Amino acid sequence: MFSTDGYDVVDFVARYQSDHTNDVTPSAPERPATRDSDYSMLEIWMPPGLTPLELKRIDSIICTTRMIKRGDVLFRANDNFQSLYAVQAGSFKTVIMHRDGREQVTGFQLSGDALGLGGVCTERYSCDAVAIEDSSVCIIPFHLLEILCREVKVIQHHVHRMMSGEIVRESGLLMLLGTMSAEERVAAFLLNMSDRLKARGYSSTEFNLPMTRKDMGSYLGMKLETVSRMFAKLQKDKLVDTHGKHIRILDFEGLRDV
Amino acid sequence: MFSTDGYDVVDFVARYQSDHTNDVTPSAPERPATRDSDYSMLEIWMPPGLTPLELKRIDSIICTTRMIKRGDVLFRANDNFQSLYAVQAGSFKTVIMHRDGREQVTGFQLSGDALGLGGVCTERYSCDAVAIEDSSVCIIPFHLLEILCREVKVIQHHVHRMMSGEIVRESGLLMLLGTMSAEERVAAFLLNMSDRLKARGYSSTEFNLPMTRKDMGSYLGMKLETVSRMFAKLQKDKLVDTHGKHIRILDFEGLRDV
DNA sequence: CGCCGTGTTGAGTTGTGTCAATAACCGTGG
DNA sequence: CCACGGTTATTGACACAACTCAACACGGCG
Repeated sequence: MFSTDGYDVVDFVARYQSDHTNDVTPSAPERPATRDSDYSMLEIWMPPGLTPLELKRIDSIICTTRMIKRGDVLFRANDNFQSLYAVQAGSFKTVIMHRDGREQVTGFQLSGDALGLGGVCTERYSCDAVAIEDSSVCIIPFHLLEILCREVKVIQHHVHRMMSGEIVRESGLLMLLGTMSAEERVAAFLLNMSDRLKARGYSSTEFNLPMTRKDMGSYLGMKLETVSRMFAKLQKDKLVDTHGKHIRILDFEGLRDV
Repeated sequence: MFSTDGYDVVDFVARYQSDHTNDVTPSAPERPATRDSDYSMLEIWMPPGLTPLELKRIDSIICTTRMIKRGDVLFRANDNFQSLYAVQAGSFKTVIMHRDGREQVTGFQLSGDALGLGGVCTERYSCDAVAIEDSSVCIIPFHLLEILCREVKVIQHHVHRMMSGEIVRESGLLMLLGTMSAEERVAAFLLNMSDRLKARGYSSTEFNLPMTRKDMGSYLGMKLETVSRMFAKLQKDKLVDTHGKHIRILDFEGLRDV
């Protein structure tokens, strides 16, 4: 449970890149700064095996890239929903706020992950999306994506799988919050981050977490002091080695069995 | 937070029934037993304002109705995903199980709610769906629904909103599990059930909960004894009146402010 | 009627929160 | 480059909400 990355868009990147490396070479060396037409984002967002024509269609709706500095907000809960976003570089957290001010982090999005899926339902974003490091996203106007989905079956199915994947990811989190101890949650979180970073080409054993203890705590349903204590405990048990945000996993099996 | 019913399909029922009462009278009095062609399920599942032709198209893919007895399983996690289900009558719980046997109830589905959305992502259902009373569902083969979505824009958008609504519903639950006390959770749960039952034409102040204390506890991330104690507390504070599964809400404002 | 699943209540335990002091880290500007 | 201030992280002592275990009560059904 919770080890899932939902429907992992990045699987597609890897498969796409190995299968089609030379299909998608840029057609021209110079392009406008806000417009990256070398299909780099398509590889992240779209399924493999698309025809060049389909690729061009998709490319035509991904209009702009946007840079977001650490701490800045991409969208806020209740903002008018127009577009989905795909993280190009950096990372985000999504946060929902209760009327009394309590906050819950509902996810951390790394490169290739989608942002804004909750906005489709009411035409308003359902959470805040905040960059936790300097980041860039590409913007996918949703009404254009819907048109495309009616025309290209594989894209339609891809979008359905992304939304479904988000549902599955969240139910894994429900299990985590509903049934697991603080130590188990932190262990599961580290394994999950390890998997996701590995899928993005980083080391699965040694990495830097982009978020603070407070954000981790909010995500995992505990106070930041408890997160800190659990890291200390895992370290004492020789399962991980931590120095602030830097993590080294020493014993995957041990972590799974916590 | 959590007061949401996600993207409430039932809103459509109400609007549809008031706006189109006479548009959808059955064309023939006699029909096969497993096949309910009087469009009753369409009213639950589909948006209003469809043309008669569109209605007929949808009707043609909703092939069968299935009865499920209390305690019986509609589908299990990891079963092959073929179809979505819409609850026609009765109610269900969805449950995910950790490898060590711990269970988490991730939702309760009442009439009009969808089941199986998490299965799209991996082609396998992501949870068990268990009837908590004698129930019936109608079966929507997903590949046919996808075809229809490519042809009929409003249906496509409706499906997108349902999936997005499920994402939003779950993030509300994350907030509940991550930040709220046992008493707050139970109060929020009662208000949520009240809203949903009201939308289905029942009293919002007095109703029967179909699930056990154990299931409520699992859903709310606490033990059944704690649920029971919280009911006792809310009763002592004159916010509700409970006798087992029968609930009477005495003070909505008070419950919201818990 | 008696049984079994379900719900309630009590007493004692414990995991996590709270509050607080200190340490490490990071970005900024001198 | 280092000094500085603010943010972030660690650690300790204590409190309390929720859990555990256990006894008992209720209620629907055979």
